Amino acid sequence: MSDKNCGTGTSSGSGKKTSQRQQQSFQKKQAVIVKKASKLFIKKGYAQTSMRDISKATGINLGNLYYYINSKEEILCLAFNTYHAAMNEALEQKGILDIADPVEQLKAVLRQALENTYDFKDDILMMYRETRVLPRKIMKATLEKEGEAIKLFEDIIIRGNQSGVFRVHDPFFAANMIVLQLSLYSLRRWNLGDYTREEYLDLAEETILKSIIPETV
Amino acid sequence: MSDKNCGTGTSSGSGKKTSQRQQQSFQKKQAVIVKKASKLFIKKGYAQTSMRDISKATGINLGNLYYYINSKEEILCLAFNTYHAAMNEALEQKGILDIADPVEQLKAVLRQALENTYDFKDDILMMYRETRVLPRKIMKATLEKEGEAIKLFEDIIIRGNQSGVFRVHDPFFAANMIVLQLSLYSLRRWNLGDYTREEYLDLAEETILKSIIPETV
DNA sequence: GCTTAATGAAAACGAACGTTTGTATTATTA
DNA sequence: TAATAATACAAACGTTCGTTTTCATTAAGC
Repeated sequence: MSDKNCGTGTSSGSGKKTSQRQQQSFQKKQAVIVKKASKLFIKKGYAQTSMRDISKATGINLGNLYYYINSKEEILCLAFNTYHAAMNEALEQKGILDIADPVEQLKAVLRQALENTYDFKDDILMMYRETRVLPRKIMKATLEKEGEAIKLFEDIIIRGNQSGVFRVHDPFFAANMIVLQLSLYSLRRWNLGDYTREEYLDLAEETILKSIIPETV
Repeated sequence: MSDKNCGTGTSSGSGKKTSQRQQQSFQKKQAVIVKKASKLFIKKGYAQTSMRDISKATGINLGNLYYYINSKEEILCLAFNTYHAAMNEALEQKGILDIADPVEQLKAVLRQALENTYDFKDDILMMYRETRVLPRKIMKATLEKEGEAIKLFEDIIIRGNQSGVFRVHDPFFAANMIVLQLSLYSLRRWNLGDYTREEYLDLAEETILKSIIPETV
């Protein structure tokens, strides 16, 4: 399941006779590898992180690493799935996608997105930096996921325009801008470190909302 | 001059006895190397671009490349100087830094910055991606240059606040947001390709201004 | 004409890389 | 307990990397 969008084939561990307990422990170990490797990718960059680094960080023997993953690239792919999965799950679970009123929905989506982008700041920065490394196919899939997030905002803005509460010239453009703005903390943490999480969330929410609903704030 | 902030020592070509013509041709060739290498860095990434690639692209023999530059890293450093230099030159030459009225100055700086970020979209994207590769010292210097751009906007907003024409809660935060927004086209070109240059510039200017001067637009 | 700079081609360097292999060890199952 | 599958490990593979070196040639400056 975890390599549905990654890698080229099944890893050695997903043979037929494996019990459920074994599969679980296999996936758990794979997740550990991805998590630890992600931290290294974030700190040093993908190209500057060697499989030997990952071996040391996980405590798993270099050769044995390849029992759990097919390639270094696959680790990056698996790492890329973390963020959007968490975001979509949060939106669904909280029923934010079903809010009818455009203003309320915009505020709810925005708040959730800001919280997620803040908490995944490192992963997002890594995604900005390392997208190019992904194989073409997976890169496209990743950009498409981002495109869905943009479309979500675009649709809300269009609905707000229709009901007369927004007056945004170009909803598509505005949506693109918002999704970029969501990455503020990822891309400017070196300059924004003095704000607390809550300070940042409030300020960002206010700033972004003001460009869509100027009169309300 | 060109390696004032890069590399560790003087290259072979900048010895004492070299004539002015020789120095000029030396620097010209160095600039060609940096330019061609930049294109490769943009297309394939720094780590994925080998010195042999650069040799092929420039037509300069691999060993001979090291006559003009000290290291691969130095090429990246020199490439990083392109953008901010162009921006500062434009601001000075057009006298934008001397505009007294905050609204007029904001508009002028914004327009100039938008034009520059559009024209240097590839270089900026590369900077986002490859900053980490730079040696610590030069990375700091680069972030400081970005910090100056932020401060420029911050000061304008503060002046606008004082004269009562803006009402921005946190000028520092707003300035950071603006400078991020300037990178929209660099970071979202894959989604914004359908806009012409002028369409993009107008839309971006309007969107950014609206968050600072909501009532005017 | 002598010296020095510039250009070119080729080979070599040691280091580091991702990945594979063969073999050992441990756990599970029948 | 014997057989089988899952996991672990060390060593090695072949390649590529940034960089240096060597040698030969042409152009320019005093």
